[in-house]
Amino acid sequence: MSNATPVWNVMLASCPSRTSLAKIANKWTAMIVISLSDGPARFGTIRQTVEGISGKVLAGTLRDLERDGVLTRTAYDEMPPRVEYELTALGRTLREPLTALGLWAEQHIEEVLDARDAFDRRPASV
Amino acid sequence: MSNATPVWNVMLASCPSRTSLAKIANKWTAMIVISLSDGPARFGTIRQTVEGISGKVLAGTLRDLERDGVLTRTAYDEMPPRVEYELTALGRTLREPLTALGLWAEQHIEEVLDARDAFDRRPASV
DNA sequence: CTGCATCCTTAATGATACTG
DNA sequence: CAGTATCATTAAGGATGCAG
Repeated sequence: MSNATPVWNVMLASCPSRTSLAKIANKWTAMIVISLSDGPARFGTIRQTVEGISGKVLAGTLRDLERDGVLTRTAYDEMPPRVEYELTALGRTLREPLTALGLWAEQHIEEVLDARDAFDRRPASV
Repeated sequence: MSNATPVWNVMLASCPSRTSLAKIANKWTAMIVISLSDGPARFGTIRQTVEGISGKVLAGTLRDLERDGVLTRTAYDEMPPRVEYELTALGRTLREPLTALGLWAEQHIEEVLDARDAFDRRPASV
């Protein structure tokens, strides 16, 4: 037969799964998914939670994630506008690994800072 | 006393843990850590495994990861040179979440492609 | 409030050449 | 082989203004 499942492999430069990995292995995506872990949230709320993200980047990232089926966008026809974002079933499968990365960064930052310090302190070449 | 543990929070723009998250939530870091999951590997081997990565980017990313204590670099004084990279205990704690991201990309790429297709197919605004 | 469009700045990546 | 240095290119990000 010729309808075998393609072998997706992120290590292959041209494999679509690599592009997909590039999108989820990203700081903004991680923080946005984490911020939606507790339930749906509005654009402005996410923007406040993910401190420092610009409106342009947030809008673009949310759009990409919506396009990839990671979250849904619900716009209510009100004035002023209200838009809510919510993780899909697919997006919820990203919570665990991405939350783990966020926790890793927080829980191991002191080790990292120490390692960085030791690295910068060592002689250039003896 | 004033030696309380600081409250690290990746959501804060100026928190060092955010910079740390930015480094690990990155496609190159993910692929490199995955490629080192089975044990130490040489520069050239990693470069072959992570197809498409340039020597410059690989060298730079490896250096950053070494500096942060995620992996060790061992240069053997031979000719031609031989250098081996290996995950540290700290780096091994990254295997699980980063491998999970790689697997997610491969296992859900069809769902993602379908979602993308549906998104692009929908009417612009009615 | 949301979010797109535009312009501008900076960071990331690529290609190539070269050295221990 | 494993880098580093340089140059050229591209992508990401930030600031602002405006529209629905």
